[in-house]
Amino acid sequence: MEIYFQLITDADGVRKTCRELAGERYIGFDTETTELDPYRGDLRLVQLSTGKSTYVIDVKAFPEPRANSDLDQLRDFLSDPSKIKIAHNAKFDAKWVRHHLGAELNGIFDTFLASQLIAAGDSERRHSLADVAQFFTGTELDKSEQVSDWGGELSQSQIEYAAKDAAIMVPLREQVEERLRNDDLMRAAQLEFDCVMPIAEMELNGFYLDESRWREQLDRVKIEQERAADELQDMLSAGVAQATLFGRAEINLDSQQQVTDALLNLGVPVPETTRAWQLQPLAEKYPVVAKLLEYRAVAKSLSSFGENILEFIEPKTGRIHADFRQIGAPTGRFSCSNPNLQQIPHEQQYRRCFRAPEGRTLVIADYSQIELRILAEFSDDTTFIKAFASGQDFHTTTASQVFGVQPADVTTDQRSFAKRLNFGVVYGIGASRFGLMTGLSQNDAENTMRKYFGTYRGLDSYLRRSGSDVIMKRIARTASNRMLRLRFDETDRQQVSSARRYGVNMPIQGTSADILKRALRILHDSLRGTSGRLVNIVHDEVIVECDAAEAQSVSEILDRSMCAAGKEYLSKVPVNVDVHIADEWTK
DNA sequence: TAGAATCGCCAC
DNA sequence: AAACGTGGCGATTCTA
Repeated sequence: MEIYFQLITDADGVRKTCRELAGERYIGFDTETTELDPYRGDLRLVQLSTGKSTYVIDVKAFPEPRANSDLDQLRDFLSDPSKIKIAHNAKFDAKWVRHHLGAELNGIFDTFLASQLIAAGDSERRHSLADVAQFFTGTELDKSEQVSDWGGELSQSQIEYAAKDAAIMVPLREQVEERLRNDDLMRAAQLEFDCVMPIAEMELNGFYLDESRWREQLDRVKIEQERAADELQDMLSAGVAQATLFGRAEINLDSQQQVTDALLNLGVPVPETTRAWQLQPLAEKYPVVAKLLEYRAVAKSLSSFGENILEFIEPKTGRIHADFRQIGAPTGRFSCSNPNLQQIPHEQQYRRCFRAPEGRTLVIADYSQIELRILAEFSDDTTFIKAFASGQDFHTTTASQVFGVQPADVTTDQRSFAKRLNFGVVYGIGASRFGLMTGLSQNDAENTMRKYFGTYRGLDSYLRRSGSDVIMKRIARTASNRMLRLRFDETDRQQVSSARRYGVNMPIQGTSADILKRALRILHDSLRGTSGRLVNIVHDEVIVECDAAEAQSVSEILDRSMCAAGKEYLSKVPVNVDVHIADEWTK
């Protein structure tokens, strides 16, 4: 493909570029940077393309780009939502442009996110620009310059490569959008595109972690770990000590194999796996098993939540800038890595290390029972909906309805059964699993579940209908119409039932993700002009950091934004958000 | 021996 | 495949 491009190095060039682009609605957009992390390197090139003409702006030619007025028109162009910037993984470019040019990126069409939506959970499909271009337009892309040095003198081939990447976005968008329309995915796509900037901002903001608090916590766990390891070592080697005649035989406590052997030597009837849930029942009878579980817990804390996380603190900001994948799961949920801020242990001693720096505070908001409310909405079950409308404790209300007693007379056990069923039903729990986790016999478990579904007849029929629907159509969709294609062999009963549970769960989990994503966009717009900064999200929880003096108004903004998003998707059930202000990340 | 696969466990 | 869904991650174990 021959393309026309020019290198822009002065104010005149920027003006000319913006004038040329003024009449266009869709513009291919890409950046080249010297590093992958915007805090580590420089933004070198900004490429904009009509498809026919491509403008390669050499940012290095503009001293102090953030403050350089020669780039004002470029900033205006980038933040203009009516000019659609087509980019592949726009979050990346948005971060660089935000940090190095001071421009918000609005009006995004992201071929990376679109490709994932269209793939609908097909894990075989890849989503690099080269793969996506190949898949949708059949063009081969040479990405060999991608990793070249963008810091020094640029070669003609580098500039041409940069131009090409922006130019191909224009025809690519046409193909991708056609597929989005065919699959009825435009609403989901818009939802995703609108969420890119909030997430880019969040990653730039980072989450403050108090290093000394974390180290103190670490030291405490280290001592516990050593003690537990020592005691466990003693107990395990008791069975083999006489055989070796050399006191204690050292066992690798982290090796399932060695631990299993040692347990067998001690006469412990080891189950098929040594996972906690299997070992738990044995803990009471065998102290060594209890000790093993204790050791595992602290060892896990030390390895997963130890020193390593401190290495993620960016020296320039003193904060953790994790990577959020917007479509981390095929359901639409986010995933997070480097580090995963969505799996920090719930215990106070860990959470309290994530706090607001001096003068700032955290506003923490989470949707109350959002997945169950979605299920209530989908099922249209009047009794289930009524349980929410009452405004009382949901599990207690459920228990009172299922067991036919007054809410005040609900026993602890009854509430616990109701709670576990409420959660389990979202995942498609069966009687055997329910019995296992409640300690109920198979028979009692079945009876309790019968009672539950007898009370919520609408819920029962929705789940059955939804299940047979996904098996028949092999497709599941969320409220935004996000799509998942189910792949299973219909002659394999286990595959079918697995696909059924997956397909029934996906619209619930995925609609929850839809609502969160919508909330993030509304929040992003509502927080403009305030000191509020998004710092973390955990599926149904949103954490904003703001000036302490502004906490009250920011908490109201957060509440309003999240409720508004919920109401866009749920009409029969009230949406409730719990908001609180705290200096630390605590419940 | 490096990378893949597996186990086990943290979050929602 | 714990007959309960989604992820990431660390340590061990397997494999080319």
